[in-house]
Amino acid sequence: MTAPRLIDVAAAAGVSRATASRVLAGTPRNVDADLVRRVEEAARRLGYRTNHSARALRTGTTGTVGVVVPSLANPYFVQLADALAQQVRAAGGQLVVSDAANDTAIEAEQIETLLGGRVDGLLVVPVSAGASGPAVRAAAERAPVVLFDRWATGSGTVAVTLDNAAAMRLLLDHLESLGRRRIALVAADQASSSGAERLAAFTEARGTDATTVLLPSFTTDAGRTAGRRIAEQRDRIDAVVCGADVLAVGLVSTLQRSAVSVPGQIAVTGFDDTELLELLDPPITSIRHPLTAMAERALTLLQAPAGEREESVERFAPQLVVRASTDADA
Amino acid sequence: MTAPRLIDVAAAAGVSRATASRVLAGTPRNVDADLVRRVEEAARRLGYRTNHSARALRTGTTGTVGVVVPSLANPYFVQLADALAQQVRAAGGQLVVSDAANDTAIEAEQIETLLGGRVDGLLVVPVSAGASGPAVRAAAERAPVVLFDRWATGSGTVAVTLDNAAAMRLLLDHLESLGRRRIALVAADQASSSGAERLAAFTEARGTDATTVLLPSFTTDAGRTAGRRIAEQRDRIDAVVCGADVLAVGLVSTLQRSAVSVPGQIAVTGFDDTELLELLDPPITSIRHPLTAMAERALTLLQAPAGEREESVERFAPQLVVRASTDADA
DNA sequence: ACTCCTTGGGAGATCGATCTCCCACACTGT
DNA sequence: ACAGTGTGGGAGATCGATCTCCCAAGGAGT
Repeated sequence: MTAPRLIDVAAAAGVSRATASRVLAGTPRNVDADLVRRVEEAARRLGYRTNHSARALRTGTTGTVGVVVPSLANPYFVQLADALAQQVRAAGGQLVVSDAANDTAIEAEQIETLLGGRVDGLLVVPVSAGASGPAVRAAAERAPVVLFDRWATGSGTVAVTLDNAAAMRLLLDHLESLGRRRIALVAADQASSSGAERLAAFTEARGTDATTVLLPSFTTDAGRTAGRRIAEQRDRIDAVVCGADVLAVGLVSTLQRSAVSVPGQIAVTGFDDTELLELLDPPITSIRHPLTAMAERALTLLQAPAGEREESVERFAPQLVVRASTDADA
Repeated sequence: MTAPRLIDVAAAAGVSRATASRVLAGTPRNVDADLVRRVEEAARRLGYRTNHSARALRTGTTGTVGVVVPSLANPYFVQLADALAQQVRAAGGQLVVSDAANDTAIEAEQIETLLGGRVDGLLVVPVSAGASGPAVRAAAERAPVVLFDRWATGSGTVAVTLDNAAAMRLLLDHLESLGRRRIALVAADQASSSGAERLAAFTEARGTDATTVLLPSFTTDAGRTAGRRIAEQRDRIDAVVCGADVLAVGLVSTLQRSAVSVPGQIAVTGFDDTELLELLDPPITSIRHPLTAMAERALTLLQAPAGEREESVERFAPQLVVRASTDADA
């Protein structure tokens, strides 16, 4: 009943532990083809699986990468985690996903837990641009850490993010090219770097007079609240840029309930290009993140020498995905 | 730069490794209060964190529970994983979530990976009632495994699930009490135990003549396909029971696009009570799973002696959540 | 035929924390 | 004062796999 160990496999194959290890761990070393076969045969017959803790202890490496996301309730982060998982798996590793429940205290706790020798490196999508910094810095001093999708000040490490300013310009240019002039912003979570950047880019482009509705959190419920406020001002607005898809979905459904036609009276855009957008009629224009390329880059940085991870921000180019919520003919 | 080890802490505190271990691992053993303080002081000062691999190797336990879900793209499974995570964390452990991408081959691979000494026990929400069996059985022979939310034949272990038949009856009774008589079923994924049970319960209650639309997968896209078919038959149907929320959401939005009023002409119900349901107008009636109680039970079983995990199915009582998609006054 | 390589393979050390003894000391009771 | 009892604390073994030597055998070159 007790699990077979390497020494059992070695005995069954009539070789030493060292040889069995060389075969099974794939150490780059010539081993006689016949012995290789005997060891593999024995391992299979006994149902041997290498003990992960023992290997990790000896090699000092776990083959696991961790990622802490603000909340899996937001489908964007599920999508993000999925992109990372694919890249990690392609490299022969495993990804462990932790949820910070949008709380920097829980986030710090999750980081601590993962760092207890469970992961080789850690990716963090920081909850807050300010408050997440210290925990990330502490982590970065003990293990490779790379920020993903958002940055945090004082983190002491590099961040791989979207170029939010460029994304906002894409959206605004698109709306303006369709003749929309009275554009409002619905955004949330100014504490996050992405929320702040999107707001800043909007304000820079449209001036401080433009209508902005700021909400406490990235939830569809917040989106509905915004929808009510926008509906009240329907005569002074002909387009709404939302800082997140979840907001856009709540907003559109509320606007429609208030008999505001989308895009007829008000065009609406999302941000993040999640599946949610396809739910509604009309489907919603959004910004697609190059998640695969970002994931690849983040993992490369994670394995790079610490010197290449100095505090800085790398920005990836966004892509506009036009759907019927802005352009009925699209 | 190299991480401090227990022996460093012991030296700094002027005690032996054994004593330092007793203090930091909290072994139930009397240690002089003054020494306790000195050890804790030293650990804090050095920034000591116990090496997880070493502890796991020595104790044979990792404090980690794994769960393999069919797909995190379905928000129900995110919710389910979250309920488990809370219970696990409350018990001082950690939950690792793996996504099987709705593929039994990937599922088997994920199970194998997690079982390589990374987890003390494994929860599986099997992709398929038939095809997932062998991989689960193999796992259950090596470590504690409990099925969750769905069962699989030949799994060799216990399953903690919802009483799907009772849930279906709740929905049908509710619809019938509102005067709906021509009730259709929209379901997907008959390969899963929950899909099969829901279909069976529906057929048993409504007979084989009732309209049923079977779809290949639990996705909102499939829900839209169903919506088109139901819309064509709008005159012969006054209610639709969906086998999953994601289906219901796609269905409702398509019905509305086809100018079918909900619940006016057709009442619609979901299944799983995810947040998605709140997105639309009207919000959708659904079935709530007692996830907390189920999670608690599953974790208890995971820690029970193997004898208590013989192949069987435990069913938990569902709860009907009435919303406006069936009863406009609700 | 002899030395020099090359290459396969084994013995033992090692990773870091915990557990199992076992010892030393203090205290009690006679 | 001495055996008996209990309690804090240390030395060394141990978990399982890998890594570092180092040795043996066989082939090549002179």
